[in-house]
Amino acid sequence: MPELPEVETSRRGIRPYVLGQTVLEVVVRERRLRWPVPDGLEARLAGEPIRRLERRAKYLLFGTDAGTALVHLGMSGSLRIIEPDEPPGRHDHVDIRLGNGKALRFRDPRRFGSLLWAEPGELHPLLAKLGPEPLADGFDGDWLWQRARGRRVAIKSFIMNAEVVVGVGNIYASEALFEAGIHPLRQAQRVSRVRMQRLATAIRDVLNRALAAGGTTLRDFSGGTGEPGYFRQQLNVYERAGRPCRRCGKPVRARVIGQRSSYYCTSCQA
DNA sequence: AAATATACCTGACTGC
DNA sequence: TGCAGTCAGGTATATT
Repeated sequence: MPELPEVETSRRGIRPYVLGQTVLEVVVRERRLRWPVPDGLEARLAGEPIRRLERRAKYLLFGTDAGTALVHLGMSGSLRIIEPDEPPGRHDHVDIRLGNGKALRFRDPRRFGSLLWAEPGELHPLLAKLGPEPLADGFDGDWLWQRARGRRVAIKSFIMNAEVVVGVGNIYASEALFEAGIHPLRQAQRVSRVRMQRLATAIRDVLNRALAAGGTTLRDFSGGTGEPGYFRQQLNVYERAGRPCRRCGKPVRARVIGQRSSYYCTSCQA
């Protein structure tokens, strides 16, 4: 499922085909995504050169002079560069035909993704309250520690909260906590400053390593030109319930925290 | 204010 | 083999 490394991998994969290209046509076959695709988006985007392709949290931002198209992949979404005559499958909801003869195709079987629009100079409401990028300046253990004052939520739920830090989804939350040696159920306010620093470092390290591997392919993720991500082989706890901890050998434990499946080692994480 | 539940959706899997 | 039921997951929003 697309978390930050997968979204960034998609961005890097499609960037050479998309940047600077003029949008010839936008075809929306299914408007019922997480939110309805706004009426008129096709007309706004058509004819515009794509001047920027950026990522904020797990949103991809296609910047034009007429405004910005926002794409979120939800949990089953993917973007691919295709030949425009490739017949669309059942879940291929949007095609963006480009001046170079290619097309960008958005597929999303579960339709938790979205395609939205922001006017020039407008910060889309969905981006307004987002916390810092974990791989940029402004994110560190002190930030986490400050934000955790008075918070009794499980530390795992806390770092998955996009107002605290963006891009940390279910897989990397478990992995980062394992790496930092912190029990996922520990109350956020009870994680010491020093351990928050370890956690911030672990989050950055895990995301960077996943990025280097092209993301994690659990089921069907691919990075824009079709190749899967290889980080799955490096997962220490995620989806490894009952199998030996790679560090101490004790069976990895699974349980639900905040309605999300969670994995950890009871002896390496306290 | 914080914590928890709910909604959206369908492919993949489980159990009968 | 088929079918019904369950689960997964990102995240905004409603409810407690």
